[in-house]
Amino acid sequence: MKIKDIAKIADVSVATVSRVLNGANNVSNETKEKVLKVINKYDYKPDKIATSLRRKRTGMYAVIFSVKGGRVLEDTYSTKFLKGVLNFFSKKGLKLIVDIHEHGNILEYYKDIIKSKIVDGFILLDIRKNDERVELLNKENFPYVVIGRNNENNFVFVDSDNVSGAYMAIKHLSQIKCKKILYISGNKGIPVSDQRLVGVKNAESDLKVQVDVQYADFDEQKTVEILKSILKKGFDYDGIFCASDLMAYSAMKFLQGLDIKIPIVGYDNIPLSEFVGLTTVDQNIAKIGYSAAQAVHSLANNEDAVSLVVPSKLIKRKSTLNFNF
DNA sequence: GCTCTATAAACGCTGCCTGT
DNA sequence: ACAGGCAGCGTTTATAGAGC
Repeated sequence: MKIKDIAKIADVSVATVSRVLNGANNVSNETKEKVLKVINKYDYKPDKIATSLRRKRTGMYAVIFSVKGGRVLEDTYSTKFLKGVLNFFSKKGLKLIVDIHEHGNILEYYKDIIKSKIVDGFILLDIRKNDERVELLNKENFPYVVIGRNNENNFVFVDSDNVSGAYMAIKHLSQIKCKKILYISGNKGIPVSDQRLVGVKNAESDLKVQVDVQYADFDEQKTVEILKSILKKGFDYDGIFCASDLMAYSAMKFLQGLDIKIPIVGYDNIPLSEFVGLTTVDQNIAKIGYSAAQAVHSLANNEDAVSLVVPSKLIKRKSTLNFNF
């Protein structure tokens, strides 16, 4: 069953059926009803391939995860994010391609997708400084939205407010009378870490607390190693802030094993943090995903899209309660 | 007859143009 | 304002024609 058949049965032109299908306003209610009746009777669905051919758009978008030795799609950050993205796309009848780039040249991989036109746009994850994907997509004038920011920001982005998120964490520790705080950061030099460090530093000077920074690359084992080496020299911190919940959890377990009681704040609000009672910063990942999907869809349809910073929220739990020294 | 190349038609749909 | 006609989207497949 195709549009031509519907037109014939409904006794209208093919163009009229197309107008009805696409909700054009220049069709009389009478004609619209007549056409819809036939469409419903035969359960007609427009051919997506033909529509794409004509519109030069597929209604599909892509999110590409990269494998860089770490975990991919095994964390709740990814699933919460994808849920937000899909929430928007499914509402609009659009489709999402989720892929993992593992081998070969990343630019060739993106070029291939751009040239073959299988998607209308990208949502970029793990943005780097001077990211080569950005350069390529700008050159090709291909629609995309970035999750996060970098040193250039010559693109539309949706980012979590890492600066205020980190600030809130330190502020909370300061409010429970911590004076000397250990901040265990993620990878040095990547945008997320830079932004959180800004928040930490702002809080440090505003709130008159001391914060020492160590880098553990978002790695649980490295977090423990750092604690071990500090303990050797004498541990005099009265609060710990970690750049992820997993890091915070491993720090918590390790110090508990040594019978050291100290307030700890994590980041991300993964389900584990609720389970173990970890105070943490919630980034509202689902909203970030939803907004990014909305923005890339606008761009693909030649509409404007504005960048957005989504506020974070501190979730207080028992890892920082009852510590009023 | 066979192989190779050039051209046309086909796929289903939508947007522009035209007519009432 | 409403509705019909038709080009054209990009690629594959069919057909015609040329050369051997």
